[in-house]
Amino acid sequence: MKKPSERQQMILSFIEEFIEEHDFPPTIRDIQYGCDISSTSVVSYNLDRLKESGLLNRHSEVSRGLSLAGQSHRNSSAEPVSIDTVAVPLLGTIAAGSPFPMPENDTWSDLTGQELIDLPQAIIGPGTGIYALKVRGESMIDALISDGDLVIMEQTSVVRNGQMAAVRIKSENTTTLKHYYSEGPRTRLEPANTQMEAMTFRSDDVEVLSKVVAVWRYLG
Amino acid sequence: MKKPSERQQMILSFIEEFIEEHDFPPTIRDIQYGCDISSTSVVSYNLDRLKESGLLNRHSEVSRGLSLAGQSHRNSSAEPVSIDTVAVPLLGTIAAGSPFPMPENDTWSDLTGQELIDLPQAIIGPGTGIYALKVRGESMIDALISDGDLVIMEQTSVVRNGQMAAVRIKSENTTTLKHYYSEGPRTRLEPANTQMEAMTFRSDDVEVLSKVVAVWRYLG
DNA sequence: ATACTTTCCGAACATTAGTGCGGATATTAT
DNA sequence: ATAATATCCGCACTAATGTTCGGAAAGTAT
Repeated sequence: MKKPSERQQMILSFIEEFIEEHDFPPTIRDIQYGCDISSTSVVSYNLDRLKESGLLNRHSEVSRGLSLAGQSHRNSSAEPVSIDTVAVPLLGTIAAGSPFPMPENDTWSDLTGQELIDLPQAIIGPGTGIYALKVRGESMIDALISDGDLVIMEQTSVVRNGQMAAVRIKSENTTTLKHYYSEGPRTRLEPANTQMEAMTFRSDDVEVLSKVVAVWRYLG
Repeated sequence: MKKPSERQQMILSFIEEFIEEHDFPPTIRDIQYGCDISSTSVVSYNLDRLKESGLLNRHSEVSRGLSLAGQSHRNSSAEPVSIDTVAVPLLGTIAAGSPFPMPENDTWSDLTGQELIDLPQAIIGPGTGIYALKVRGESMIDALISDGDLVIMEQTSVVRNGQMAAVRIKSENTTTLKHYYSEGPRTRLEPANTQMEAMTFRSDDVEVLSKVVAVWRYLG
């Protein structure tokens, strides 16, 4: 069995990620565009090679009739170690204009059933009231957070100067993620992106909802 | 949310078994014959009902564009006690103008002694040749990456369109992180920050060093 | 019963998506 | 170089597959 060519490896990983994202396999044309291949026949040709190599199952005349054969090539470079992890509930999404998702104060425990995300204790830190949000849209772009990012939040009403927090401007009824600077009667909110400008508000017009503990952006 | 009808339940379980057996979803006609339904339109109708109930994901005008909504995770019976993690070596820092750090090809093994970072296997994915870099300075600001961020890289020389990668412009001898789009003889490099403008280069002037797998920003 | 909603039927229709083929380019072996 | 093989390219063709629509049946509420 020959080693698959570079293009074939790219196709293979494209299929893998496509399935991961969509839960169904790609079409030949999906692969064509995704891997920047000039013709469907080239894709078909390489799929046949991959099938010969036993790396792929292909059913002819069946749309999306692909599945990965070498299913379990687990971790190859490192030994799996078990470490302490915390299960963080994914509470929802942030999007422009939408109310900011927060854990209900009545029952923090009924989060069971929500989707959970395992994160290593070490990188989360010791905080409590941790939850995660998925970002939708580019509304947080000035906080260097883009569509699809996962934001790890910690519920709190006080933050130190300079920390990034979800703050609500009462008078405008808007919520965004900004760096927070309390300056006596005024509060300055500064985007993470230094190319954007800061704004100041009356301190009693600003309400801190949660602080940002971490941002995770998975691109694959 | 109403309870699905008998026929809808049958369709749902058929889809489940079909995927179990084939690793890809059925067509409307597969369902039609499998559930002994007289018309494709009836299947389509009930699929819409199931989608409304939130039990099924359906993508219109996509063949086999079905997936079960209920199960978010593959493994159904595993206990979430300990998770697999990989130790990722922290190879160095990225800064403006500095040569891009890469693992030495001679000895991948002498990374011992380097600082290691434990990351969950699940969020890293199955890739090999993974390493991490710490960002210094704001040189990557247009890729939505700021000072102190941890960038998880995977060594590769080929990336697909749309992926973020570390690319080197040979003629300028510079290296940056950009979204990569191959367009035949030209290659377009697009910042993650949509407020910045894309640039195009001759394809043979662009060398792909690594692709960005993930970005981790810890703020605490 | 009457009206209203849900579900079903069939059959044509429109896209989507896999295949085939002649010939051009690479790549490798002799 | 020459030949042999592996890949790639467009493009047309066709099978696979989702959609639409008028109308019939079945089920529910008034």
